[in-house]
Amino acid sequence: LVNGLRKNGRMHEAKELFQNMFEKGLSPDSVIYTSFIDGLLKEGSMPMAFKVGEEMIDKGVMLDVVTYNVFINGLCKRGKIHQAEELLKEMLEKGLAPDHTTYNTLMDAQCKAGNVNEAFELCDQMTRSGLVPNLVTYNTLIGGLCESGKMHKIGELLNDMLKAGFAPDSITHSILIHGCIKKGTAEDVFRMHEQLLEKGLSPNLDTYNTLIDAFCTRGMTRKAKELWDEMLKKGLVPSVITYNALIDGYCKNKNLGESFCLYGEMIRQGIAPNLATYNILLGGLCMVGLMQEADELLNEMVVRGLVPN
RNA sequence: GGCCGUCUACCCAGUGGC
Repeated sequence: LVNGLRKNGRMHEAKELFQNMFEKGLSPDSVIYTSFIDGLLKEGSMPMAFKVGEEMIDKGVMLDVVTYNVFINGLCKRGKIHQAEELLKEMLEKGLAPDHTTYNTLMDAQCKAGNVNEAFELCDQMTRSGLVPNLVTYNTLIGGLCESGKMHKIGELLNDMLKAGFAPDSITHSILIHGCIKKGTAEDVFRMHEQLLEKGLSPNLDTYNTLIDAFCTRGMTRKAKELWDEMLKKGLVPSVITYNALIDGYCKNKNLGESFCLYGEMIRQGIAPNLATYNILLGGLCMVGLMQEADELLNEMVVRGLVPN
């Protein structure tokens, strides 16, 4: 329950439930503590998270690898890589073995900080400790190479990945397609897509969403529409994300007719428009000065139970 | 022997920097 609440943005209720446990004479175990601490860190309450961590120690509840991983991730996400590394040291000194998540988290932080080489160094360290890179490791490093503009090194890493028995998944695909959109042409995007298919990627809803969005972002709605037709032919069912991506493409091209046509269709198909859908459509209407219509749409979203942000 | 908590990308907008 605590985990379910905090994962759905109801941290406040999670806190109450967590407190209630004590009143009922129950002591949270390390799983509940860890989930709660993760929630605190993700809402930015770092001092509180550390206080709860100390409470765990006081009550004699074991801090395990996952607890450490949660703290390391919380620190990394706020740019405190150094402190995170201190925790890794602490784990090693305590004889608590770091796992894939520990290393992957630190690698990701180094990548995001622009230190891909440090990330690869950590990968070596992990391997020396007996942990072979997993799919998340490869995806993280691939993302690091993309962000630092080292696209030329990706082929080799993909091959290593294959040799290790991992086919690219839809996350690998998303990372690489986004890497291509930044500098590459539409051809590059397709070539990358083909390359991944050759390496064992199975096309699914997510890969279509990524591609459709990639082309829509570039205003290439005709190509995007071809992909849409292709996915339907394969029996895949478009999601809110598919609709939003295409609606956005048409809006950016000032083709509001097509946008609203899709909006109507998604509703008929039983796909509920979300906040993003309305932000896209409102932006489209405002861009061409249709303020009256924008106002009506704003009412419509409220009627549908959505809160404008 | 098993289960619950942690890591990688992603649809609109929003903040900051250049």
